Amino acid sequence: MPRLLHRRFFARSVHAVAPDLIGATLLYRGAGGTIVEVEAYDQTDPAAHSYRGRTPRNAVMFGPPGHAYVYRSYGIHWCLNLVCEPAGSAGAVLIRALQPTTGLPAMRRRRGTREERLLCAGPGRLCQALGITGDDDGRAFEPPWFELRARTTVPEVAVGPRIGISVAVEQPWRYGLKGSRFLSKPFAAA
DNA sequence: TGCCCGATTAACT
DNA sequence: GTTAATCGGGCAA
Repeated sequence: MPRLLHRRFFARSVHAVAPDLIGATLLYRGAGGTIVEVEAYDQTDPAAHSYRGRTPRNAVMFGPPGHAYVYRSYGIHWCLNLVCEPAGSAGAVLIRALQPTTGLPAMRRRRGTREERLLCAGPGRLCQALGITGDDDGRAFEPPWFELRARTTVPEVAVGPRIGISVAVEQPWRYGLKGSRFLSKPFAAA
């Protein structure tokens, strides 16, 4: 069984952690899969929620690394982030897509679809499939709620601009498993 | 207090 | 390709 990722893994720059998460396994209460898409946000980034300083919503981003920052998007969806870097630097990695491997029936039930490709393809879908909500904001990325296991081989990682933002759009801080069919959107061909 | 808009998704045309 | 759904955060007044 691959080792659990621990504090030392999270306590680095989001730009180091984000690509290293591709291929890792994320489980939440017995459901989840392989991480195939993430995006990095650091405090100096105008697209980051932490950019304008600490507020009640983003407070977890300013706390210790290795915790979940969960926020509501468009008043409808939940999005899951992993807080990184030394405490106070307010960086986080948005988990955007998984290749489902575990707990498929529960995920299908929560999503209301049998289509495996779309179960966890996108930050909102992923949280719906796993049952992640605002209650998980601030929760540690470790058992019993979360389980994050290291990858056992180094995958080919694709890089490109982030999705759905209106500032800093040129920064290539989206990372994905090259060729995966479980991405929220394909990466441009190299 | 009021207004605008978003780290999205699904259902349209 | 376009748009509604839906609501809290952030900023102007």
